[in-house]
Amino acid sequence: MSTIVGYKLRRAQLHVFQDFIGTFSKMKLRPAEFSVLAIIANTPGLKQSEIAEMLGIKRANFVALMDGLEKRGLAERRKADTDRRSHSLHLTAEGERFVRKMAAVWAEHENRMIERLGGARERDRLIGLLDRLIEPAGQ
Amino acid sequence: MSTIVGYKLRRAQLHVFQDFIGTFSKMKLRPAEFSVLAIIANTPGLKQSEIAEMLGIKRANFVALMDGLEKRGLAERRKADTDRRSHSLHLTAEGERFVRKMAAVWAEHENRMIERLGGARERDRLIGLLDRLIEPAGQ
DNA sequence: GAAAAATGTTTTATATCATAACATTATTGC
DNA sequence: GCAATAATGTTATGATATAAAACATTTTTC
Repeated sequence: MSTIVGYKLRRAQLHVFQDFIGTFSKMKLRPAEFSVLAIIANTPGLKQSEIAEMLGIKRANFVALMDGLEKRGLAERRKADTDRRSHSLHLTAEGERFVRKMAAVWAEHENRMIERLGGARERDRLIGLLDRLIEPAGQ
Repeated sequence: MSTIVGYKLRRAQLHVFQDFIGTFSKMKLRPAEFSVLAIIANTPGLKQSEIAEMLGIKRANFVALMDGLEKRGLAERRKADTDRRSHSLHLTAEGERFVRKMAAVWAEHENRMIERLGGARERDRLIGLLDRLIEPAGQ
């Protein structure tokens, strides 16, 4: 029905997000917060606007999200001394522990998705096809 | 990055929807409205709540959407005499013409997506994989 | 016929997303 | 060096999407 590719994409995405949200409800973590923590853990020191742009979040809307992570003691803003306008983002010690737990819980979710797809090969094929749709704006 | 399957799905879906929205901006038609018109055209006479449920729209939110289509003279509510609580939905004559135009414009969009994917075979493979993710709630 | 359920509707709350304006700091052009 | 411009984070605001609760009307159930 409907836009076929577009419609199926939307339905599948909603299903997967629903599973994701359910999986992380116990950790009180939403998808956007998950992504931000994952990026900070992977490449600490990035500026707010850099991370916001990576994720397609407007920097205005990033402020409240980061406020939340800071208030929970998971991440922190540090004044970058090379550019005192910007804040470089880092995990706290508690944030590091949280991210390790997060990765374990995430694997749970991802394995469920792979199982639904029928295996890792199918997952890879799906990722490949999705990349072709995204491609115009880079990987 | 991020949830891999979930994150890529979301990005791809946003890209495709962006193209869809751009394609239909000239017709002042949003994805949800498109889907509703497509369903009414395909199976006229369904009740509001039936169509709403098909599309995963809460029937409360369906009201304003249908109001808009009615105000534009594209679709109409008819009192079903078998059940006078419900409204069965139909296209107007203008709605029929509009849907024909809509289908042509949609093909434009869909062909662009198929081209990005690398052909109809890849499109079919993608649909097949997405169906596996949706499966739990039926096709 | 009374109790319960279905249907459409209104109202309200919440979350998401985009835009504009602003203060502070860096950069650029002269 | 200084003025104009741009970048960064922030606040405020509006638009849109989504969900939930309450209600009137009608149908179904027992």
